[in-house]
Amino acid sequence: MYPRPPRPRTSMPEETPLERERRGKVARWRADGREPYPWEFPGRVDTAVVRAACAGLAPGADDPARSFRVGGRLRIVRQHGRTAFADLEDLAGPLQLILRVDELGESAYRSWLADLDPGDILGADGSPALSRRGEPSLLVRSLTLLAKAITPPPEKFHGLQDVEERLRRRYVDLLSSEAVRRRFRVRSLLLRAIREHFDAAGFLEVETPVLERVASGAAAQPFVTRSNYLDAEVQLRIAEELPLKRLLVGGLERVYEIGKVFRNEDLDSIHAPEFTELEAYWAYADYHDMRRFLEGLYERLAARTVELLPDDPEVARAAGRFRPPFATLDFVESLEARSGIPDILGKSREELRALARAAGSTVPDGSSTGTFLDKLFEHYVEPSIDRVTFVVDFPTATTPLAKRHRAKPGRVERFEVFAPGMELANAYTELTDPDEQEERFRSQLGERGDDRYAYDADFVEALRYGLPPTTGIGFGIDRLVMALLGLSSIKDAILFPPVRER
RNA sequence: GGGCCCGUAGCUCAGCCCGGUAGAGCAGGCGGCUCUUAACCGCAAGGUCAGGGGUUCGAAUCCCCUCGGGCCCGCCA
Repeated sequence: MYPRPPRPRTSMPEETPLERERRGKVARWRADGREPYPWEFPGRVDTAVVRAACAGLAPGADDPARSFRVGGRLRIVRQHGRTAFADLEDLAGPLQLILRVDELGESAYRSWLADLDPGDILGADGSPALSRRGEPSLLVRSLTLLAKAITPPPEKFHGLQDVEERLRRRYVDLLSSEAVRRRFRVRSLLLRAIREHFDAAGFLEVETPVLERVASGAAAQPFVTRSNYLDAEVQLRIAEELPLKRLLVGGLERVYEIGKVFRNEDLDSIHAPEFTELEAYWAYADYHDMRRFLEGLYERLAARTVELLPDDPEVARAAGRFRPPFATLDFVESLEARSGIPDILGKSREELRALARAAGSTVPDGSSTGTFLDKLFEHYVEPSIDRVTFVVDFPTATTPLAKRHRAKPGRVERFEVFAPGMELANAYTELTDPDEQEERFRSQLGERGDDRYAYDADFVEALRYGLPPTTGIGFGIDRLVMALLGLSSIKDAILFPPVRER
């Protein structure tokens, strides 16, 4: 039932001549009693400290009274006989090292230049100096090899261009591209800003199980595995919704979770089989409150993004979309207006199926009413969305976990946020009536062949204890990062996107 | 799942249409140069042309299949 997985690759690729050359250097190093992979390098400062210390020096001058130790990756060596320039790079940026026979001594100078290669991790001690051309530098007094690179880094100017290699070996992509390092650093800092926003509003960050007996809370194919403890099949979660709402029944009032969810479907530019989802549930509030809260978050993230990447016009354009005021579209009104179809809510499932077919949808005949409505919206309205837009008040059939609209019959209180080309967030006033919840689950199941949402009897039972009026939201962090940075592929927002065995 | 495109040295790329001994730059090796910024100059070396099959006197090049990747479409709240 569960075939043994293929073993990960354990054999190394054959050694290249370049690698043989570098191994020879390691061997020489060891033969001299020196350690090419030492244990520590205390007292290091980052390169920005040295660059700052160069301020005020005259071109060609150095300051022997001050001394610094730096460490990082060696990128390029420019040799000029008895002087050489080496570019060292750490997370703070690049720093030029000046190596001189006069400082290092003839034999040390020669042997260092013979043994160093681009890609090596190198430590250096020396004094701040400005080159004659005015480049902030470290005039080196001594060097320490911190890790010999056996495999050479990609070409110094073009870096790693092959998209496949960049994804398979993200570490090479990172080490050869400052822009890639910066992008993932920004993702991390944006995630921190999101946490700050929720924390400041009194939300509690919680964790709920990834392994569930039946994955629920959304419509998606689950990944299936096995638990020895339960002696049963388990599924990886496809949403966080139902466990989080149980926590509000338990009185936690405001909770959020940031974690991976798993949907066993194809990878494309806006879908990944495992992605980072944030879901938040807020008791004693409705979807209007949630919209205001989300707008505040967007405004904060837009500002933070531009602050982190001030010189990128593409980022400025993308992040600029997340400043209020935001557009609003009523689901039913906009669909009726764009399609010319009257009385959408009055249509039967069969009529909607025919309309969806006419609009080019190929979903199965047995799909639910909600699916056909989604397809119609996707066809008639979505392509025209050219800014961050709140689509509001969906037909009840599209959304089994949302509360019916207090004023619009046939609708639920729900909004989805769309950016051009993708859906960004989904929120609603939560359905809290246990009997209605049970009825909605059953009517979904009642539609022929539709198993979009697993019936979760335990969840209905939880609602019977009483869930306060509540609003909830879910959004994918990866897509939000894409939208804020103007990335066109979700793989550019994920450090290690899935790749097939080669 | 369907269509189109791509895979040549460690890296970045020519060569493919129109079949005739596999090229360059970077990196690495050897030599030169005490202020360069992708340093520069000289010399030598480096290849399973993704893999397999076919056509041909001869295939990186033309044809078929497979693998991997990209884009678009379909599927996927």
